[in-house]
Amino acid sequence: MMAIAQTKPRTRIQAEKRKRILDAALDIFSENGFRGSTIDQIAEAAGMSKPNLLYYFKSKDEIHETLIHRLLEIWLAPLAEIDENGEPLAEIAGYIRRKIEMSRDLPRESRLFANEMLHGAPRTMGMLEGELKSLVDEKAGVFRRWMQQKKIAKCDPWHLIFSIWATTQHYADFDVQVRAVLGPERGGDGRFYDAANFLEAFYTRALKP
Amino acid sequence: MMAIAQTKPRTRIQAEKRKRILDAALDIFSENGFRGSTIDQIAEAAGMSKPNLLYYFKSKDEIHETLIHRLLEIWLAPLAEIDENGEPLAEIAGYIRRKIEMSRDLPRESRLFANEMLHGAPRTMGMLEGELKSLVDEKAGVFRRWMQQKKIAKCDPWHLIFSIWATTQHYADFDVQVRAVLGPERGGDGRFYDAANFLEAFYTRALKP
DNA sequence: TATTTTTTTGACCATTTGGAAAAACACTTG
DNA sequence: CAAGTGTTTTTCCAAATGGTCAAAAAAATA
Repeated sequence: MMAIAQTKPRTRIQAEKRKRILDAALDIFSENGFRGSTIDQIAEAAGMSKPNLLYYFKSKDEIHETLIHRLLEIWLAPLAEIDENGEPLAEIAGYIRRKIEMSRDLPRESRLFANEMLHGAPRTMGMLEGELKSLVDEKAGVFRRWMQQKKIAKCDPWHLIFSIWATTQHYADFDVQVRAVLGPERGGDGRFYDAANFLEAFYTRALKP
Repeated sequence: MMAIAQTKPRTRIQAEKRKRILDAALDIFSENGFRGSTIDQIAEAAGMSKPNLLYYFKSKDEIHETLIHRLLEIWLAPLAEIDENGEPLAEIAGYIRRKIEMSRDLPRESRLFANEMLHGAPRTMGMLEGELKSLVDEKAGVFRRWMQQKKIAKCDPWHLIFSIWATTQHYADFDVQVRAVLGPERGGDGRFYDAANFLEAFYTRALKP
């Protein structure tokens, strides 16, 4: 009788429908931005009526919030995997590869994140200054020690990380531009493969001690 | 008696007000996206009433379109300046510097552009596949010849250009994230200077023949 | 100063949109 | 089957928003 809202799903139908809604919302939000998306669009994409959707999430904001929260976990994972005891250049190449794969396989998530940052991260600020900063500081420390041990060339570790984020996410966030510039032949599915090759070679050259 | 709309400004007042409107609109659009911005917001930021604003631009779309058109010219300029007869590494370093300066001095323009790309470039497609692609192809040719002449290291010229776009624009588009991660001390005004230094050194190392 | 042209305002409107309420329906379980 | 619980639909609403229009006010011009 009462709305379900943000409580944990209790029934099979709740789990299913909430999932379908979130998936549809990811489509719509990542394509049109938060204000550019309507509940009706999301509901239609999820194959249900608006009031029905609002039975599972009590507001547009709540859908978005849920999406953003999940996103942040996905976002942090690849960086966390960098292993101080691994071979430095291989660790960095692996990180780049994982990030390019994310651009290829999760472009909607990437764009949702980009949108959030672009508009000042109103719902993400806390986490940026908290978990994200901590993790980046930690990994920057790893890079710095690698540099001191002459395992990789010396440079600013924070900006190094920024550059990896930027170059890899570019292929999801600016996908239209990339495809337009590469043209029909080179802009096909192979573009991620080409990008990964370019970036791996490029970073290897730049960071070789 | 008639609305002014897209005709060229005829009076002093028209030139002034249109300018004020475009400046305000750049603020609002770059911060909230197209659908996230209202004519009222823009009008208020421009210090006039909504109907008054609509006397100078006949619709929200027209303001946006005007802004986007100007943007594209600004956007192409720095790349066009790369000179095939210059010293390759210095030319590339100069391009990076100009792009970083744009992120520092024209962040609103950068974000407006990013927003447009993120949402599929509905109003820019033609120009991406036309002018932009042509210019990039041309400069990719320059890079390729430099590589053949062993003046810079061999790599994919298109992806090289993408990487420069990505790394430099990142400091405008993801400004919140950059500042949050760098923290209060390192995230101050010096961040663009640090970024420029990092990128210049990085690209020089990677491209040194 | 009188007249014409440009600019500004105030009132208004149609549509879209986020969301509420309650009745109708479906499913499970005693 | 009856009764409760969970789900869906129908109807509705208030606020926000893009945009219009005619009249008033200001400028420019004769």
